[in-house]
Amino acid sequence: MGTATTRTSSARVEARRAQTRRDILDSAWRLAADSGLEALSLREIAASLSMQAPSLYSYFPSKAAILDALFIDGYRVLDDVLAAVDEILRAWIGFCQADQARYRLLFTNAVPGWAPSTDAYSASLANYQHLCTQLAHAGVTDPDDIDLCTALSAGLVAQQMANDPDGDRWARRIDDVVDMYLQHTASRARRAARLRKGNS
Amino acid sequence: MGTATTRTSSARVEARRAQTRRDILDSAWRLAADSGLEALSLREIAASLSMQAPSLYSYFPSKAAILDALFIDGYRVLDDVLAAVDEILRAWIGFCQADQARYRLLFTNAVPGWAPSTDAYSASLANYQHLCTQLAHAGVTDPDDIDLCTALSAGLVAQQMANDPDGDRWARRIDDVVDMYLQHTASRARRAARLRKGNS
DNA sequence: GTCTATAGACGGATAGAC
DNA sequence: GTCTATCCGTCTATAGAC
Repeated sequence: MGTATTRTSSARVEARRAQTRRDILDSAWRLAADSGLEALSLREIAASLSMQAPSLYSYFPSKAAILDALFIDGYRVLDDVLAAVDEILRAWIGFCQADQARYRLLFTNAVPGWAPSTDAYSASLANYQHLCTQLAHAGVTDPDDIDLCTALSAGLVAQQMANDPDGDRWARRIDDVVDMYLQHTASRARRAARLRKGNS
Repeated sequence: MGTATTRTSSARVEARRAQTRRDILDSAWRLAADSGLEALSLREIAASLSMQAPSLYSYFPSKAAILDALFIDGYRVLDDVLAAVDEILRAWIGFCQADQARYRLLFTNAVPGWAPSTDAYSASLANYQHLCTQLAHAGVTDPDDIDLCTALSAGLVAQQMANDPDGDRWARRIDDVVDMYLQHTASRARRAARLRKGNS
């Protein structure tokens, strides 16, 4: 029937439109990364796709709408990354709070005259490796940044366990801390990239 | 002598020029804080001083020169603040590393069955108050931000003492951590200010 | 030193032909 | 849908009168 044909055709057209919208956003991300967000102009976006600026208005009603779409894009990725790192920290603090004795054995030098054997210590190293893998997924690979993460985690846990063992005075700030940490590592990575670019 | 008069006069003129330059920069800071750095325009700066835009060219050769002067301004303040907070953290880690036993007594629950008396504990509270005062000088007053600071410090010290007691693997990252921390608290403060403004 | 007037570039957005 | 042509705004910066 004609109706069916029309429906199929409009679905195809719709998919094509969606793809072009995606292309516009991808180009915009690339241009913003290259030349800065301020330099992002409709003419530039259009040119990078071999289009003319007014044609973009077939896909987005305004430049603000494009920026809105980019904004939503960005938060989708951020949410994923934050969830992953948050999860580790939250799980860790929960683990510590669940059993004070266990916490003290594993993470503080609480037993006089005792230190873990090489074998025992390797268990904690495996845990450390696991953390490194998770951090790599969040884009953190610099050894200095990993040290910073362990310090941050250790600090949160220590303060929580020492001053508010059954509450959440520090634990409730995990989101905030992860946000701070990732923002910092990302800006360090950007600085490093700029230096590499400048020296080449 | 005429020479002396001329010299005095030109010194006075020079002082007047310097003051106007200062006024321009102060107005620029205020406008940038109010309306955003991107919205900073020569017309706006001039208007805020009841001048016309071209007159600014008598004091600065270009807009870039004004931004340069602001940049230098900003770093002078930043350096002062960083030095103050850095100093505390650095001194604290040095204090801990100087005497392992003292560190363990003061900052870890290292002695089984013992906890400080109320009197003894008040000594540590005084130290905490001192930290709060110093943080206030750096613009940090939010209780949550203070908790974050103690967690950061405790984490750095704990990692340093546990894993590299005689080295500086974590201590050498103090600058970086203070930078991260102050940037984070400042951006939280900005967000809060924006909310207050939006709701009023 | 300060002004008016304006050059010259670039931005977003719209009209209308095809 | 895509184009050309164009409007209108804002910006930095300069020329030249006073």
